[in-house]
Amino acid sequence: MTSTAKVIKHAKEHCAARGSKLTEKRSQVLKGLLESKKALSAYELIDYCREKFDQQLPAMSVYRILEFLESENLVHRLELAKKYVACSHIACDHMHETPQFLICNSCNTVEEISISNSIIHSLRNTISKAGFHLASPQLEFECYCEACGT
Amino acid sequence: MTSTAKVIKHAKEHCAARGSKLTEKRSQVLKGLLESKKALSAYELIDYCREKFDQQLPAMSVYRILEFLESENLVHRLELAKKYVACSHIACDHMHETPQFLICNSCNTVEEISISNSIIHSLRNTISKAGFHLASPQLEFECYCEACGT
DNA sequence: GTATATATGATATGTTATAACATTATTTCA
DNA sequence: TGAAATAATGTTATAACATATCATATATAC
Repeated sequence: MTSTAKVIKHAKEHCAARGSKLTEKRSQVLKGLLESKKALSAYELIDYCREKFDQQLPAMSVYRILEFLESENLVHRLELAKKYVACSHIACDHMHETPQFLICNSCNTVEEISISNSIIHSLRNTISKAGFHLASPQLEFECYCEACGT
Repeated sequence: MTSTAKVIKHAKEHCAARGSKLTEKRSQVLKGLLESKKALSAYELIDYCREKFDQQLPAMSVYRILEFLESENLVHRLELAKKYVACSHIACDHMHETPQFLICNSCNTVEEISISNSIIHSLRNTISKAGFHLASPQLEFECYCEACGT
């Protein structure tokens, strides 16, 4: 059983436990994200499903499916890159913290990291001094990865 | 002389000193950003110029003008919100640090803040441990302002 | 096995952004 | 001054990301 297949199986159980279903198309979209190992846009996922599964998904469906996968915590939406990534903890059983993302500007590789509480805390303090508060604890940083350099 | 007019005058001198020109249309776009006191999209600026100056600017021109204003450090482009704001330091003479932005998700009010070096430094460290480095020192945070609450 | 709910399809349109090429305005300097 | 060069703006087309609305198909409950 491939690693992707294992994750899909796990995700299916996860959904079942929550009373929802990982349908064929939903799992195809999820596979696209798992196998690409980088952030993909909705339209890139359409291409993926067409090429890989000979399945012509309308944009609307892909957006709905992504919304579903996000609501199940299987996928994260990257606001900054306008792309989507599989949660790197799907296969873990432990509940994971709010993720932070490093997104390579050049190749869209995404690294899901965890920033120490003390940094997050100081950041929150600074922000609240200005009269604002973070909309989401999920932070995203535009970066370059090692391979892409500057 | 209104506060906006003062800033425009200052911006004009700033451009002159650098060998560029703040033309009529460029200053209209800048005025839009100064007067709205919040982040505006290129298309919102088109509307602003149409209503305020009875000037029908094509999208392409506005994008070019924004690019120009950004190259003169008069305007910042917010990647996250896909909007633009006037630099809050146009009128200052001092060189300012790299800005960080707090953007209200609801009303698009923008606060330009400065995050302490120690926080930035720890953040950079965390990021570089993951094999990435920040594409730009300009950080943007999706927030809610006091008025908008959650 | 019909009713209900869930999932997906189809069509249209909105929003942000850029490419490529054309035209107009301004500056330069022989 | 006036032709050449440069800078600014206009025009058109199109790409990429996203959502609203209404229609249809599929699964599930009772």
